[in-house]
Amino acid sequence: MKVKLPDGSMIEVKDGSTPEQIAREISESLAKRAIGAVVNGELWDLTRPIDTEEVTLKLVLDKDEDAPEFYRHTMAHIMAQAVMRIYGKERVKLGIGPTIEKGFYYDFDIEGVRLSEEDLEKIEKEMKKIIEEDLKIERFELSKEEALEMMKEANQPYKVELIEEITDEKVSFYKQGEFVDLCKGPHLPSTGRIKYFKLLSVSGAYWRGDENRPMLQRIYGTAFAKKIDLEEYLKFIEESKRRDHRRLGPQLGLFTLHPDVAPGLPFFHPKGMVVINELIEFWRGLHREAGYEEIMTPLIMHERLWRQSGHWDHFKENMYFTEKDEQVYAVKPMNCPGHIIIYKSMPVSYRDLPLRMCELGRVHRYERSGVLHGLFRVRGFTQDDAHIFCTEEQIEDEVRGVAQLTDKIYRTFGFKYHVELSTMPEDHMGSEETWEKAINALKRVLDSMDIDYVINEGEGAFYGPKIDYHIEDSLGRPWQCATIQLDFMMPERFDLKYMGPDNVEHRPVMIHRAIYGSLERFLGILIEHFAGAFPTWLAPVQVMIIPIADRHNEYAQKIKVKLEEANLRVDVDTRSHTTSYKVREAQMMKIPYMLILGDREMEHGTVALRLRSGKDLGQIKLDAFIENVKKEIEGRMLTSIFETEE
RNA sequence: GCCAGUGUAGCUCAACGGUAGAGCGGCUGAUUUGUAAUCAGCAGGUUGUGGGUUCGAAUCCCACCGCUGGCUCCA
Repeated sequence: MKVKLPDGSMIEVKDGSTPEQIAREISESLAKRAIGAVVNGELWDLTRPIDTEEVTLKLVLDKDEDAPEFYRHTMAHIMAQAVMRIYGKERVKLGIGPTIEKGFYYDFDIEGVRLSEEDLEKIEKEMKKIIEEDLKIERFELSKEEALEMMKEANQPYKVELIEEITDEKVSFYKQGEFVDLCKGPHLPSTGRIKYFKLLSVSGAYWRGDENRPMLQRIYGTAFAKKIDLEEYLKFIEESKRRDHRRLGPQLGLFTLHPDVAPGLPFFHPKGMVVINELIEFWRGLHREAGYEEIMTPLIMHERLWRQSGHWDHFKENMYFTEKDEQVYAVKPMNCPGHIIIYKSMPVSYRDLPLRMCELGRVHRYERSGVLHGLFRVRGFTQDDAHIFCTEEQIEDEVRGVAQLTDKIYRTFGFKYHVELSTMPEDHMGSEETWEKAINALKRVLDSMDIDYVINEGEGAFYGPKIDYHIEDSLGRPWQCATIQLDFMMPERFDLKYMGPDNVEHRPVMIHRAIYGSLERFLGILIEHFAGAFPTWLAPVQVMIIPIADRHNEYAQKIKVKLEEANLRVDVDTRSHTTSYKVREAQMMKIPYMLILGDREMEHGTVALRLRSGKDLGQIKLDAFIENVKKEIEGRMLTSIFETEE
């Protein structure tokens, strides 16, 4: 057989060779280092014979992109084997054990056993043993009937169910020592080829994600080829915990949660409101510039509006209701119907379009208690919502405008982002032609702006295609925030019209869009993104004045007044504590600037500047300080202006 | 909602069948301090709620409530 290698060269090997044998043809060391292969684009075990005449082959080494698929898959099997050894083959029924983005998991049904985190240690120990045993991993195939029989024999009902659903004639199995599992692979050649792993958590998970099926016990773990990568990942988990907004938020005096009186509804404290108001001010300025007009619509509106909008049929489960005068009112879960009411309350000419209405709309949606999570998943939140009513021809320009606005906003926070475009779903409204046109318009916008995007085929809303923005925070975690959705349905349902130049009524198109998404959630993301150390323009307290002794308090007050006149947010710490103590407190509150005032400063009429980073810049003139900080704030700079100066 | 874990002072945690404790924070006083914790004293709790077992329950059992992780990633 002929084998084409990644460098383009061809070699001839015996028919039915394995990747390992082929590798040996090239070099012995390569054969030793390889952990798997990609054969004609398919992940392939190192020891699995290739039965095609002509193949392209790429060997997979530790550091390759495809490597985790091999060693994490194997790790899942090692874990399953360990669990079976510990709890007994008869009691353990296996679910599935796939690899996931940063690791792997396996679902088990263990008769009479409830796993807890403490059991993980025990399982890890057994896994280490299995790795030491360096068991050979062998692949074999059975016919469906044979496979079914074997799994029935082994009393593995979940596997039986899986096999029944497989359409192929043959089913593959992997065997390592006494452990055999239905699996499509790929796997390492032996259990000794991967060492660095850690089991992370146990949790419940429904069989096949269906809440009507039995709940299995899932163990999550992770594995890496290199020790340092594992350590780094564990550090990442630690760092994520350290930045958790649910801890930082109350600590920094931003917000608190009170699930006993208002589950899923955060309380914002003065400092939190400062940040939110800065976000709003920034947002308002940009929207005014971009030709939006701000509106405000009621929080509760009559049932009949929601019936007309379709929410009654499609969203009722998530809505809150209230009744008075024998009339049912709904707390709004979305802002669009309110905006439509405003649109309909006036005659609209084509000259008025595009009409851009924005609202910081407070919406409420019932979420199941189990999914609530800090500020990320709440029951009441403020959307930076807007609806653009325009003609079909204007769609492209309007979407471009939103994309530019989004870019400007995300850039300010230092977020990288990627974009996804969702196209027509099976169940949709409107003609395919209209969809086609709309999707092409969206594509043209993204292309013209040089924005890369992935297409989610058939993932659009039933009323129109959409663009979703996923931002990436400082730890590389993705968050879906902005969304731009074209809507052909609502204008139809509400019979929206505008008068065209031809003196005939036409139907406008609606664009729903939000950029922060929700202010609450965005604040949560920012807290974690900055680890609570907001850039100065957002910082609740921008400057902390620290007089060294009581005799400096008066001078401190004078400085404070000057800073306030310059519109800075300032606090003075006049408590009877040591300077170190007060510095420490300011540091823990992540206040960008500390001005330390003692005899020397009073004498020279200066301030001693300490940065949040710990840098002590010594005495500087107050005016110079104010001027620079103001420049930093106006520019909404991400790092301190004093950090950049040498 | 479901599964598992968990709930002790404002916060972080100890006590694990025999009188509920520490550090931080708070308050009071002393100290007047030069860049991440000065010292002393005081206050603070129906151990999430309700029931049960027991001579005795924070501790064991049951129910409820809250919180945390997960319930999308398909052999």
